[in-house]
Amino acid sequence: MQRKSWATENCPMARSVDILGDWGSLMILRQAFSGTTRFDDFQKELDLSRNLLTARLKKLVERGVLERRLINEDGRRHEYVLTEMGEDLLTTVVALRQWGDRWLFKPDLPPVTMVDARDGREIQQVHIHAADGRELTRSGLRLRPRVPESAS
Amino acid sequence: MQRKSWATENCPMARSVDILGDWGSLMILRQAFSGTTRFDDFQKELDLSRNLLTARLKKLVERGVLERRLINEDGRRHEYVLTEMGEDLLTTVVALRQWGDRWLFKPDLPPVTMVDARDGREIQQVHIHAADGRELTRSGLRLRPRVPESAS
DNA sequence: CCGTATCCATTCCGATACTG
DNA sequence: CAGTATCGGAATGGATACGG
Repeated sequence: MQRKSWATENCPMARSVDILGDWGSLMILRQAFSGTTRFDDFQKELDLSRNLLTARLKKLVERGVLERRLINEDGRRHEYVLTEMGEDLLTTVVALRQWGDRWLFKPDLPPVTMVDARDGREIQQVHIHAADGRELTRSGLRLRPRVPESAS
Repeated sequence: MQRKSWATENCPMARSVDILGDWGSLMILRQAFSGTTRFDDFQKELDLSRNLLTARLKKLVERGVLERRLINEDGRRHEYVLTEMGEDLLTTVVALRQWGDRWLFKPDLPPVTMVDARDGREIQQVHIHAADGRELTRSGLRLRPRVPESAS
């Protein structure tokens, strides 16, 4: 166990990173979101060793992000599909993608854009919203502990 | 070089993960967003080895996410502050946090909530928006290559 | 098509000790 | 306070070969 105890401690970020922080996991998710479901397809598209892919898929299934389903009764075909929990990672994946687009490809153009399926226009940035719908930036955010130490 | 070539290839996700995917990097970012700037503060709050912290901070500075600044002229005090590029990771960090809250702490309560600084109410989920402001889910998204193979 | 098993070089990372 | 240097055990991950 290299990773420190806080890996699974009382922090949502830490727990999330513990699941997705493995090298390759997010790539698998990206592929899953673009429709890949089969082991060999993941393997070819991502060009990672079968070993690693096995481990990553297993972990993602164990943690509930992907579901492994049997396709063919007589065959041994399986497919890996996003669970509801997995689908819910869309905002994270898109946010990361967008950040990469903006800062890592500047001034290049990213190879792929994400568009609205309805009108074909590029999607806007992922935003954080207040309860009243107002858009928030960092200064508009505040952390509040669940259990105040004094009487805050 | 363990990581495959696609680490720095033509994919924004891959490039992003290459910067943030190191174990601990996102934790450092989280701390940075909550106001930590000093080496020893990071070290105590995250409880990771000075070695690792040095490496992570260096990498984040090199990649342009953090900036290292001298505080005191005669002393050797430094501070690490988020660059604009780093600040722009807020949505990603929040999205990841929220996902952890929703799926990894259920039915527990997360230890900390994020609230609107103005009215103290909890923030809403991070959303993806279309050009017309409409909220999008996975089915409403489509990937479009920059270089169409045929004539799209 | 979908993995598993074994091997082995490389890397990671905490512990510890040491500088300015 | 803010690192750097060195060490050693543990984990990583690709290559390869094998099985259902």
